[in-house]
Amino acid sequence: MGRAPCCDKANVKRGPWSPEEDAALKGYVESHGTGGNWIALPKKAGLRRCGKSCRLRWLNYLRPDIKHGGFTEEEDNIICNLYGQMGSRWSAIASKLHGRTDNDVKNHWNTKLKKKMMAGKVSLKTFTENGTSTLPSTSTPLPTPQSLNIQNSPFNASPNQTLVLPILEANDNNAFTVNQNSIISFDQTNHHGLYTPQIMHGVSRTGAASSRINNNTSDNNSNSHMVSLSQEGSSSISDSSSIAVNYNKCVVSQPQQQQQQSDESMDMFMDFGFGFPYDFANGPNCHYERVGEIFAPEWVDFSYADIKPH
DNA sequence: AAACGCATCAACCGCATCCGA
DNA sequence: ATCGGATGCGGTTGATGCGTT
Repeated sequence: MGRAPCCDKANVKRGPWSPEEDAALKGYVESHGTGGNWIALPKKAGLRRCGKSCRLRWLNYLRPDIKHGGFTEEEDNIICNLYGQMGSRWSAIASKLHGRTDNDVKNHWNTKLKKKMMAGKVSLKTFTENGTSTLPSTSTPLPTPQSLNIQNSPFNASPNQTLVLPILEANDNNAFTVNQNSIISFDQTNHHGLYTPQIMHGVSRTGAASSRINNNTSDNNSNSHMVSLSQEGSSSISDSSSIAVNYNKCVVSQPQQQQQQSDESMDMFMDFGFGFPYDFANGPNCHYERVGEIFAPEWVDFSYADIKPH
């Protein structure tokens, strides 16, 4: 037995709202409020509509200060930035934009921004290049990240070497964590086929250290990488939400305790939240730069990688 | 002018979460 | 602590309009 319907579907009107219905709902809510009960509201307002439909109509169209269409570039950037940080939490994103509804933001993303992003016309920035973060700081001190030494050229891959990347990751509380085993997204701003990595979501392997850090510290700031996604040849990309990457071509040394884990697969699973999948099964080359006490990926070369839809 | 395809967006659906009894 | 109704939310659908052929 299924869930009881929220209203008698046989006796409620569906489909587009007429101006008369809009006026009735608007007039009732403006003079009486919602009464904290949308289910009972349509009857009181003289409407043959489901309460959920009334709520949606009010929230998305009739309530005051609603803006429709005509998203500004600034709004586009805010949406893209927040999407990069929190994914498809449309109501949370809409709450940061005055007069915009979750439905509007969602539609705008799905019809315009996603395509703009794919075409490389919009950037995702979770951190600015000068190190300031768009996220609030925490007072938790920054633990010393694990030092890494690059022993060989990044292109002299050794299958016995394990990639360990201390990477900043924002959590739900807008605090940061150092995740020792995560990789991020990529930027194609400067080089064809070369991507600047930036951690968005990562999957920690067994035993991965994770600590909260203070994003105001200088080391942390210097670890901040711009995230932007610019993908040429997007015709080979279709909808999905994850990426598999094999990093066994990357060359970075590791501390002893991490060596013991090195028989584990180096495949990492990344959720970019952009809704399209890349299968980098062949593995990228990557280059690291020293940033304070840690090495961070500077760019990753996917130019030869096998990119295909799932 | 008609047919077709695509883009847009309002509205719906069902699940998750909240909250009061 | 549990249950059930109300609400919130994100994914999806379908009507409509517009551009192209």
